[in-house]
Amino acid sequence: MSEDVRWLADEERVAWLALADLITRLPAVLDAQMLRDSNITLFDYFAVSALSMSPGRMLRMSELARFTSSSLSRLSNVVKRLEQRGFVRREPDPANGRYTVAILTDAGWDLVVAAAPGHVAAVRKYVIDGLSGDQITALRSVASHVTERIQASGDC
Amino acid sequence: MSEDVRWLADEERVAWLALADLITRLPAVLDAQMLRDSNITLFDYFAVSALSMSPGRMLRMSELARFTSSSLSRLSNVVKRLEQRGFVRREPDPANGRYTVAILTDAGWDLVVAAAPGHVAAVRKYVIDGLSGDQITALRSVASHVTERIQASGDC
DNA sequence: TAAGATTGAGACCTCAATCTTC
DNA sequence: GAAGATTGAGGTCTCAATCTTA
Repeated sequence: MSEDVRWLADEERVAWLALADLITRLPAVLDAQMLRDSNITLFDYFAVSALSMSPGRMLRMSELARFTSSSLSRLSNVVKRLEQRGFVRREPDPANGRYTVAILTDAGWDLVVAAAPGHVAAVRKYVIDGLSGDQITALRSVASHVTERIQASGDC
Repeated sequence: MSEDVRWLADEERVAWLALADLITRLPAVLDAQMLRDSNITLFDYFAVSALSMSPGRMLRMSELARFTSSSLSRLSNVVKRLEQRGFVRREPDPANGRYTVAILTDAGWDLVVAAAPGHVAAVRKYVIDGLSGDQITALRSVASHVTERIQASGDC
């Protein structure tokens, strides 16, 4: 409870408030689009999309958890629901029974193919198409710096 | 289901992936810090913080919902819990009985005062202190553009 | 009737505890 | 024992329905 807090300077505070607004609203609108148009959450989409781009359209649960920056517990619940809906199936890894492999079904592939255009359009609409080339470069740089600092902190 | 989708170019895709990673992980680490150190969620903090900066340390529920970019339904649940814990109280607006005014209590004020330094330190650690002055300027610009496009879309 | 606010049901997430395989 | 994965309980969010006041 020390008094020597380094408060944010004006430019810093304005930038942070803008980012705080972004991180509360951007996920909400992208999630709403996905839910409305494809009846899956944005997180579901990230998961099946990651599977669709993997060799054999499959990943170990623990790998998929890293790709989606989620806990194994959350992912397990999500994949269970996706499996109940026929988009994914799970099998023990033949190479090592401790692992579970999540495999995208044909229906899951069709889901990704159907959902991708709307998702990309939303990303363009809310983010990309409003930015100059320089701003896109700056965005990549800033976002990477932030995620690297989160990574480095170990507070994953 | 038209085929004329404008997919993302390489630079655009990389920038978007970095931002997607940020919006999934930054809220998580900031929320974890607040929960660990002050036993409230990040959203709770945004709410009591907004009250603390308002004239009379009070706001109508509908105004507080706009400040926090939340639904009135969510806010109602959050404020109910904050009220049960003694940080906020609610009264009908004397000027117009349709409104409910959320008022920060002394305990709520103390909560904000105690929680603020840790929150600012986390924002510095994960975001601000890793960026140059130019990057902070670019961040403000990019984030503002995105939130303005969300606002303009009406898909709040 | 409409705006502001609340409530209830169902889905989801988090955390801790548990199970399984190596 | 340790890593990967799942489960159960408790808390939270969303959506729709409801209540209240103007």
